[in-house]
Amino acid sequence: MTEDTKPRAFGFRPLYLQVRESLVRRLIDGSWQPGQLIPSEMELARELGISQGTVRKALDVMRAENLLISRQGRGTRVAEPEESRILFQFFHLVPDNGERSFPNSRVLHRDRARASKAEAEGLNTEAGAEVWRIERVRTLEDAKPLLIETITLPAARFPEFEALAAIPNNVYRLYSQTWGITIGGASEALKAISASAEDARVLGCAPGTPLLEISRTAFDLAQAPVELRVSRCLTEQAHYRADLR
Amino acid sequence: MTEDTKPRAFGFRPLYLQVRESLVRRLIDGSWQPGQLIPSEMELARELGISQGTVRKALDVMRAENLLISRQGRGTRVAEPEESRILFQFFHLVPDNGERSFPNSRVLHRDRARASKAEAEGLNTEAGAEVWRIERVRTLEDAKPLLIETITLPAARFPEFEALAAIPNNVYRLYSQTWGITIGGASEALKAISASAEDARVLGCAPGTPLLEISRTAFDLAQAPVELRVSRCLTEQAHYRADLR
DNA sequence: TGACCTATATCTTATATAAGACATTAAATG
DNA sequence: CATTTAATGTCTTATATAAGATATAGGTCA
Repeated sequence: MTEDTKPRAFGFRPLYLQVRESLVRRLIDGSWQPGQLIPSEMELARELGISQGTVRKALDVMRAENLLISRQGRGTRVAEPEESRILFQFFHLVPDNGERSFPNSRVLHRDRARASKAEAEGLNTEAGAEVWRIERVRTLEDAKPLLIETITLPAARFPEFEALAAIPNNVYRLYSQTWGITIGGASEALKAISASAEDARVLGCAPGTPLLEISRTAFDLAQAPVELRVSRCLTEQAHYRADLR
Repeated sequence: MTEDTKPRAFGFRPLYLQVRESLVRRLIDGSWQPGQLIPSEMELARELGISQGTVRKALDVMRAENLLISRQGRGTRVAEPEESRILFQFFHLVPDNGERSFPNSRVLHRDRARASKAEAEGLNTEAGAEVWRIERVRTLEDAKPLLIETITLPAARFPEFEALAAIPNNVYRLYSQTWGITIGGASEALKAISASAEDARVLGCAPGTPLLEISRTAFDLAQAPVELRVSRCLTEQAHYRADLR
């Protein structure tokens, strides 16, 4: 047996991880759309020329990454940026007493501008690149303002952004439906700061009130930064919840 | 075929999760100690009367939970509360520029007291139960104070605590080695507050400086609360890092 | 002889494939 | 509309191979 039947090269990763990568590409290039039912494990196995068990292992990883959702007897489908899941995954502010609920939003500004140095660095673009900036106030159930946040988007990746009539509450679903951009993860940096005069006016608190500043960089499925977001939050009746396991 | 050969009762969970639970119990009751090499997958499969693949699936889950560590050819051992892992898992404050490093500690007080109402609630004990309170200051590489924190422990679970000569930097390893208590997870609530006069004195900042307050409840492997910890952190040169995937 | 090296055997986990059992859904049937 | 049946998917078991880690036997050389 002189020939290599198995593709066992040198530093290669296991087959199931290669399969995962190949399947993630289908999500990135949009050939598999959110909500869509993907082929059964047997079909994928036949198509890729591997066993069903290996396909399963790749799907297991993708399920753990919240990219797929399987239900027994029903099939496996591409995860959608669904309200409650997004809420659970990305919105970590919860009222001190009571359940987590859906925040509402009111847009204050929407401007086209040139990226600051920090923004360009965070978005991995050139300094001075065009960006959109959205500033909005968010509230929980009660109408009392909870936070004020600034979202920065690279204009290059969001063409015809100006045509939007309104900016919905759940922008990640908007990114997905309008531009085919799926947010796959994010990195947040939290600091305590003092409310500026402007913050205080919008949030209805005293200037100098301690605020929780959340600086988020959100990434697409290819791990490229897509959105910057700085939120300044009142934490007198709410807190940022992190579970460490 | 009228008899049920398989134990397939009604709302039962999959076999591999039952196996996981049974193995976690060995960690809880101490029959498997941290650092110890556990039986091979084949041995466990024989002992439990199931296949090696199912044992593997249970171990997969436990590895993902940071309870076990496997290395090919070497075996599987119970995870130890090792410095860098604890740091990565539980200590989320990192310098704004630079690598995460090991914080140092200086103990200010160590007192026996009676639990406040909030403490009793958080620790799931009766109000007025005996607790230990440790207050300490932590610094990063530079000697500049980073945070001041208060740790509250239920005296009932930490007998002869008073005999301790010193309190080490890594208390979770202390809990494990001295009382056999393994911290398996924690829940943190973050708020922005103002530095009190006392905080300011210890941290070397102005009174009223915004601080990041981290209120942590740490749980043992049986999901019972074991430790309360409130940290008040300067975030001028550091931030709390959270990665959402 | 004693120290050291090396090839080999053996144990363990990691990866891959295959097949039967069980669960759920949806279509077909009366 | 209720029941049955078929299709699809997941769960569990079984088996085989690959590769890392370690112990051991045997040989070489100072």
